[in-house]
Amino acid sequence: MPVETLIKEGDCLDVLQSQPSSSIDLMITSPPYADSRQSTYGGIHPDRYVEWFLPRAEQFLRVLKPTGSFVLNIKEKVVDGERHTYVLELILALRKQGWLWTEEYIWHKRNCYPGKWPNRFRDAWERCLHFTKEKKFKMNQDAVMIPMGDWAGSRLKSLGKNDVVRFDSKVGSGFGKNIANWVRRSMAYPTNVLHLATECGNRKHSAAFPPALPEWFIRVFTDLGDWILDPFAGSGTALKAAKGLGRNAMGIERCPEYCALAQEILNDAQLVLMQPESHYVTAL
Amino acid sequence: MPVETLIKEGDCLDVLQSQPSSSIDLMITSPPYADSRQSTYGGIHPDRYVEWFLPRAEQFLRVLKPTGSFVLNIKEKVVDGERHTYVLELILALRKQGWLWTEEYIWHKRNCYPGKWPNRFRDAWERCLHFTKEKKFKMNQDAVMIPMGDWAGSRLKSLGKNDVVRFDSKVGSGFGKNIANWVRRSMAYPTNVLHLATECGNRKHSAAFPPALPEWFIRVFTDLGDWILDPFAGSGTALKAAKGLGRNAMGIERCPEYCALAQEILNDAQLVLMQPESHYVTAL
DNA sequence: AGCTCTTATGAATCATTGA
DNA sequence: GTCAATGATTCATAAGAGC
Repeated sequence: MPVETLIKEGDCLDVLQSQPSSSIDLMITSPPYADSRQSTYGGIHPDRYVEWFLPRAEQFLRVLKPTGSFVLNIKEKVVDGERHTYVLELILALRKQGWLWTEEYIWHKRNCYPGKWPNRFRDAWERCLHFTKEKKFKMNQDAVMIPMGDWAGSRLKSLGKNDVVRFDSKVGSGFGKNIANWVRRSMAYPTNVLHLATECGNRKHSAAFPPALPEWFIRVFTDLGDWILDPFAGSGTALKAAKGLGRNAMGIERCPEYCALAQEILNDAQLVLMQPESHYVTAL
Repeated sequence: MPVETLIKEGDCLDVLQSQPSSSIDLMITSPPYADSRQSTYGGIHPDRYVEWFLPRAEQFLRVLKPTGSFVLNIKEKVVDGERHTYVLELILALRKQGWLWTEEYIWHKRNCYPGKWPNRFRDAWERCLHFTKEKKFKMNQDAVMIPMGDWAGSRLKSLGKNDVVRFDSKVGSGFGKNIANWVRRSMAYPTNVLHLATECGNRKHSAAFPPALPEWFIRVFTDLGDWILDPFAGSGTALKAAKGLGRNAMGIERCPEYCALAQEILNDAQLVLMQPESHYVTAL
C-alpha cells in the first residue's frame, strides 16, 4: 500500500491557504516553543505567543475533518522564576475559536535532562493537548492496548520475534487468531499518561519529540491510508512515524535546512509493521 | 518534640479571619472538586468555581509566610465531553491576586479508576499546582531524594528493617553515617512527576490524596516544627502526615462528621520516623 | 512465613431512562 | 427540552483465604 509523504517549505499560515477544507484526519505537532530557540527558529515571545498561534490554528480548524483530532505537544517555559501562562491562555483562546478541549495527555519523560536548581526539580513532563471539532471523533483504542500487570508482562517477554511482529501487525490487515485470544485477555487499555523516553539521537534538530509519541497518537486517532499533517514539521519525526504506519502525511516547515533534513530522514523510513516495534509504551 | 495538631470546624473563609498574617509555612490541600450536580454535598458548580475559590485564596495569601508555599491538588472534570476550564481560569485568577505560579507537579496515579469510554482513556493524573509569594522560598530538596537505578533499588530491597528505619530517619535528627555514604552516592533528586498509588483503605471519606502526597511536599517545603495548614481538611490526611513528620498542623473542615473522623485518625497518628515508611515515592 | 489465587472497591465517565 | 438518577464498563491495589 503506497503512501504519500510530502514536505512543503514555508510558514504554515501561508502554505495551508491552498489546502482543501476538511482534508486532514490528524494534526500532530510540536510547535516552536516560546522564545526557546531564538537562534534557529526565530522564537516567539511568550507574551505574543497566543496572537501568533491563533491565525494558524484557524487554518488548522478549517483543514481538519469533522471527525479529526489535533494533538498539540507543548510545555510552558519558566520565565522570571514562574511558569508562564501562555499555554493556559492558548487553550482558552482555542476554545473561543471553536475547538473542543477534549483531553490533556501527559507525556512523562522517563529520562529528562539532568540538572539541579535551588527552587525547582527537573522537569519531566509535557502536555499533549487533544483538541477536536466534534464530541464524536475517530478513536481506535484497541490499537494501543498494553500488557496488563506482571503476569501478562512476563508472558509477553517470553514471546519470540515472530510473535511480536504478528502482534504488531494487528493494526494492519490481519491478526493471528490463536495468539489473539490470550493477548486480548492479557491486554489493558492505556491511560492518559504516556511513559516515553526522550530520544537524544537527532543532533541537527534538538527539539523533536521521540518517534513513539506521534506513533501512539497516529495509531489511536487514524486508520491506514488517512492523512496526517504536521504544520511545524521540524526534522520530520511525525512524518516518518506516519509513513512507517502506512498513513499519508504532509509536513510544513519554514526552515529550508530542516526541510532537507526531513526529506533525508524520510528516504530511510520503512514500514515499521515489518519490524519488531520500539515498545513505544510500556506498562509502569 | 511535641507538636500541635488542631482541627477547626467551619468554612475556612470564616475561620481564617482570626488567623495571624504570615503564620503558616505550607498550605497543602485538595479542595472540594467542582460538581455540576447540585444535590451532592458541598459541590461547587464548575462555572462558579473561581469566584467561590478566590476570597478564600485571599486569606491563604495573607496567612502564608513570605517564604511559604501553597500546594493545590486539583483536576478539572469532564463536562459535556470536554475538559472544563475552571482550573486554568483559577491559575490565571490566582496570579492576578498576587500569587506566583511557580511550578506544576504531576501526580501520576498508578492505580486509577477503571472504565472504558468510546472517546477517552482512563484518567491517571492530577495537578499539584505550586504557588508561592516570593521567588525565593523554602525548599529542602535533599529530603526527598530517591534511589537511583536498578542497582541501588535492589541493594535497598536487601536491607533489613533496622536499616530502613535508620535510612528513613534521615529527615529527622540523625542519619547513620555508614549507610549514608553509599546511599548518598546512589540517590538522585526527583522530578516534578510523582508516582503514587491511590489508597483504597478509607471507606468513610472517599480518600482525597494518599498520605504519601502531602508527606512528600511537607518534606520538601517545611522543616521540623513548621506550621502546616489544610483549609479543606476532609478526613485529615495532610494533618496526620504533618504530625507524623514532626510538624505542627491546623486543619479546617466544614463538615462535622469529617472533623470527628479526622480527630479520630489523628489520635492514632504516630511519628512515622519510628516506623518503616510507606515508600512514598518509587523510582520508575 | 511465603506464595498463589480470589474478591472487593475506588474524588470516573458515558449512554440511557424517567421525571 | 433539561436535569437527575441508574447501569455498564473495567483495572491496579489491598486484604484475606487456602496451601
